[in-house]
Amino acid sequence: MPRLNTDSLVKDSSERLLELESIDFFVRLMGILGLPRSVGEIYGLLYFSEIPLTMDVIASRLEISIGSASQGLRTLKSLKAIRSTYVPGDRRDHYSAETEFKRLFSSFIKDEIMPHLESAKDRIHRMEKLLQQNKNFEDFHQIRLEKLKKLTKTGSRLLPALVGLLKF
Amino acid sequence: MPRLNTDSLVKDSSERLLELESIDFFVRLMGILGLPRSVGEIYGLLYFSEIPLTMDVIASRLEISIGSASQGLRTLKSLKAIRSTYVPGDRRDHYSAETEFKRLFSSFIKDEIMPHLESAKDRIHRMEKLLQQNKNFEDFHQIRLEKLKKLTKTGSRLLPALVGLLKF
DNA sequence: TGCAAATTTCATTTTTTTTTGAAATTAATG
DNA sequence: CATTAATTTCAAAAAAAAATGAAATTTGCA
Repeated sequence: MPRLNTDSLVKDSSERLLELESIDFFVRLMGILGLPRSVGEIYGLLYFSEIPLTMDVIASRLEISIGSASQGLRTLKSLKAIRSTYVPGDRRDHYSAETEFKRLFSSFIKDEIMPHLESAKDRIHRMEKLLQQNKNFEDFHQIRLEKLKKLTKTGSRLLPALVGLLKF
Repeated sequence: MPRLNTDSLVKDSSERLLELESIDFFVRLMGILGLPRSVGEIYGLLYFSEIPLTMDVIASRLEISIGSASQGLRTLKSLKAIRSTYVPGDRRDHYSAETEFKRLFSSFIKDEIMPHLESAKDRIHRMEKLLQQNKNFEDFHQIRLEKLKKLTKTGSRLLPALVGLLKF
């Protein structure tokens, strides 16, 4: 939890409070998605920032290391949750939050969930082979495997469709 | 006195392979849900077991401690992912997998996600108050807060509805 | 091109999470 | 009841995940 720094002393306190609530909000949200605290902190900070922020500003405002900041920004970029803006006369990258949550969830599902479903398909193939080439198996095994199959199939259909339903 | 586990020595190797694939499958699935490896192992073992298993058998088959087994079974019970069956003449509990995945996901959403959405509501209330009682805020802040509101509202409607769509 | 600022990398440290296993508790049975 | 098996609890250990920060690399520009 970031302590106050000089910056925030200058900043109006209720704006600071809003920022802290935002950070906390997204730390928890990213937590549900299994993403580290620093990722939530960065996104939460950017979400209520009117101007794009540079990595060094982000790191010092949140009091996290530049390594964490770099890694967190990378993650957020890959999720398309932030965007970097060109600012003339400054060679640093300036980041701002992509507020279309739909995009964030969509990338998350594509990058973090779908690969698992893909490998599950392979696994189920292997399991089917085992069942075919061996006479020892009962209906029991067949039925359970069918259920696994249905689960992965439903998953691979439902999750991408879900994204379509979102309209944030 | 833990009973000798002759079972797995006797067991046909392709049945064992199936079991291992199942365990691996559920370790990964539970991993996505943020649940510890032991929980996935236990469920994966039970999923392809024709007979209900006792805690000591589970622990020795998986080579995990009884503490882990106890804790993992507790988690699975609370998710309604397993069920314990009465077996006459044996005072131990016998556990079997609840194969209705729908129930598992439903409990997961209810227990792990919805509480977060509830607390998000409170947070948004606090944020609205901040915005109301302070004239410094721009439309910018108002708009962002609206988006957060929509996000949590959509979440609290969509997630429970989602469970209804499942028919595993 | 050469320099310095910005960024990334990654070995190490810190923090968090999970597992272990022995002690405490609970529950069944003779 | 008293005994003992079954289960839970929880402090400590182990493992896994995340953060740090200095060195290496990349990048823009003079």
